[in-house]
Amino acid sequence: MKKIFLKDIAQALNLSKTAVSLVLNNRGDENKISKDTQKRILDFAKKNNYRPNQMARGLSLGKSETIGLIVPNISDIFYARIAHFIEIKAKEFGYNVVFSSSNENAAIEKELIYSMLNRQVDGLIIASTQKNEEDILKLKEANFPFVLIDRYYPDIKTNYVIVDNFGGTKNMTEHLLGNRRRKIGFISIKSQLDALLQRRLGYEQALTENGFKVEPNYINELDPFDYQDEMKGAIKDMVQGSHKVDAVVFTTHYLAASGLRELKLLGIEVPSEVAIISFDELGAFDLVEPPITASKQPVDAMGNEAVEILVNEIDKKNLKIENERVLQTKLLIRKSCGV
Amino acid sequence: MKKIFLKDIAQALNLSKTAVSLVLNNRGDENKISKDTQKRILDFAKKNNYRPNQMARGLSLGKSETIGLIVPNISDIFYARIAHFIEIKAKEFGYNVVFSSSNENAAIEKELIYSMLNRQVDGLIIASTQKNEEDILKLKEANFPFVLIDRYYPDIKTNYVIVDNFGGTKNMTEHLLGNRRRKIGFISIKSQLDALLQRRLGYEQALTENGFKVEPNYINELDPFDYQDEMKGAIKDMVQGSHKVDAVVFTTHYLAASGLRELKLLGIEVPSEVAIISFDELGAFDLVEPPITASKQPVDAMGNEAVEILVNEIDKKNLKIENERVLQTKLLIRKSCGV
DNA sequence: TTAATAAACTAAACCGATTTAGTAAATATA
DNA sequence: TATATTTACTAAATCGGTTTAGTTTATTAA
Repeated sequence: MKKIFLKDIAQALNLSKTAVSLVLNNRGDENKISKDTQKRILDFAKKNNYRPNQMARGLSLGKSETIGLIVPNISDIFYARIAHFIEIKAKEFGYNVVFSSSNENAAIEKELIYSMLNRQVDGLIIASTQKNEEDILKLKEANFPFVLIDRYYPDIKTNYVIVDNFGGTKNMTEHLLGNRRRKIGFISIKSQLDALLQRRLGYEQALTENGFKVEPNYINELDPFDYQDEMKGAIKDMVQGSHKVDAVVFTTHYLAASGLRELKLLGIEVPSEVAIISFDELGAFDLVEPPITASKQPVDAMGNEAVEILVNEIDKKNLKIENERVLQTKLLIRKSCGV
Repeated sequence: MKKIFLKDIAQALNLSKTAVSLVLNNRGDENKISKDTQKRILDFAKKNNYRPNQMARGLSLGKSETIGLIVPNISDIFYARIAHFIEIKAKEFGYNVVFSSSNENAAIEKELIYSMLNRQVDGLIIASTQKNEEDILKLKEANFPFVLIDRYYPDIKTNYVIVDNFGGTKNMTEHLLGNRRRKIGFISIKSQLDALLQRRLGYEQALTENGFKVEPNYINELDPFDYQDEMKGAIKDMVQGSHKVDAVVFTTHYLAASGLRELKLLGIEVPSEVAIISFDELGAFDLVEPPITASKQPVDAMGNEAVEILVNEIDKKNLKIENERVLQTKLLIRKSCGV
């Protein structure tokens, strides 16, 4: 079975490429191709398993029916799950997905954006490093359809789907306060990400709103590429040092996992000695000992809504309605904060 | 900054598209374009941020510098991690990656294969449903470059990178035997996947080789889409029922997680009442209580080697050397099998 | 001095689709 | 009966690159 082209169909049926193309694109009726001819074309195409060359089609149409997805790291279960939902939703609308990881590197992200544009993706979904204002602005100015997810640029008006980082962390902190914890530590990642800033602000707001002081010694922001090593010191210092916190808020799932690992190594009991709580969760947080209370992010909704907004944008590039969605996290109460 | 095309460069510099194209593809020297002209072209292209339309390029060249990746489910951390390593390695060779999930459905897999071919991917990496012999054979007959990962077709000679499922599980079972477990259960997924068959055979071989009988009642294969529900009965039956196994081999990470969840619900102590061991592991298996002993798959090597084989295949379609790699798993001994 | 060769290019075809601007024949209208 | 309209198509341009087969001018060899 050899590959068959539009031209082959046209020749075999003694028709023009035009007629064949129109019919195969479901535009036979509006172009007055007779029912009989339409049937002949459709039958022949099906029998010979015709499939258009998408490169040729894309070149001609200036579109590719492909969505580009840029995430920091596809092997992070959080982004992998988002990718999954994006893929499903995209398929519903007839789009394929090309993905790439930026590794939190702005230069790579820049490169990926342009590489994807060259590949004629019809739109982009970006979980940005948030160090790339320049190119995001260019996309916006060029009126190119895109949606930011997970991270957004507070100073640029764009489509985005993020979660309520502030509210989620405030909620988590209040949960700890409600469980009579009074010296609450905060372990995060050193970063300019607004998401992480908001998580800190949420933590601080919960404290002050409830009449407690924010104690800078209770806050520790670790190096994003060296957090595993730094965690040991952070935990020791906070829990065993002079501070003696009785709870720790972790701002990501991998920090919580890493933190718990250290706590176990040091033989510190959770939650009796110290309670822990995590923003976002891994698949097995319910199996861990103790099961970790976590604020779960709605990855399904994030993926779905991002695609919906994007496809909408692609379809009617004229109507510029910025869609700014802030989704709520959900606190899953388990045992790591006491009963 | 408006988009600039090859034609624009040619016109601006009073040259032909040919000259510009050759120079930009690093073939100026071999085509005797003067150094001076080359410099002018390169400078102009850089200054104006020229980037070729990959659709046009792909159409012309018949290739896309893109690798297609088909996995059962990108949100499974196992495949997500493989995808990550594939992406990195592919980039090293200048390839992008398009991925899609088949959801273990042969019809979807078929559709994805052809959809990717239409998009002119230069090669495919497939973690197949293994229910699609027909299309894999067609790819092979068409001499199209592809590599199977994780799952392969025992009856078709192809490139593949898989792990030693038999040996890995045999090893796991022997570990349990070494820890004085004598009634070893086996919980797997009902499936035609050779990988799962091999895991069962490895388990059985370990038993018989060591003088124990294979007890069919100790083996339970659950429905792949309903394993969570069925797990409850399986565990109850095996551990609390008349069989009273003292250990369970789980053939996937999600089965192990699910099984442990049930054990905890039933208040069954691990490893004192029953030991558990898992083929493949989740990120947090070391944090779970008890930490789960698991046979770790070399996802990095699997991704890397798949890309290397594939790129090699793409580069010299003539030399047909089938690469059949069987990688070894590594047993990470933790506490779920006793000390 | 002239033919052969090399250097430095270019025109036009091509990849495989879509689309614009027609056309010939059949039918309807005046 | 002559003109207008409709039906059912088609030829050729186009998308933006790559590539084949030359061409012109300068240089070298005989």
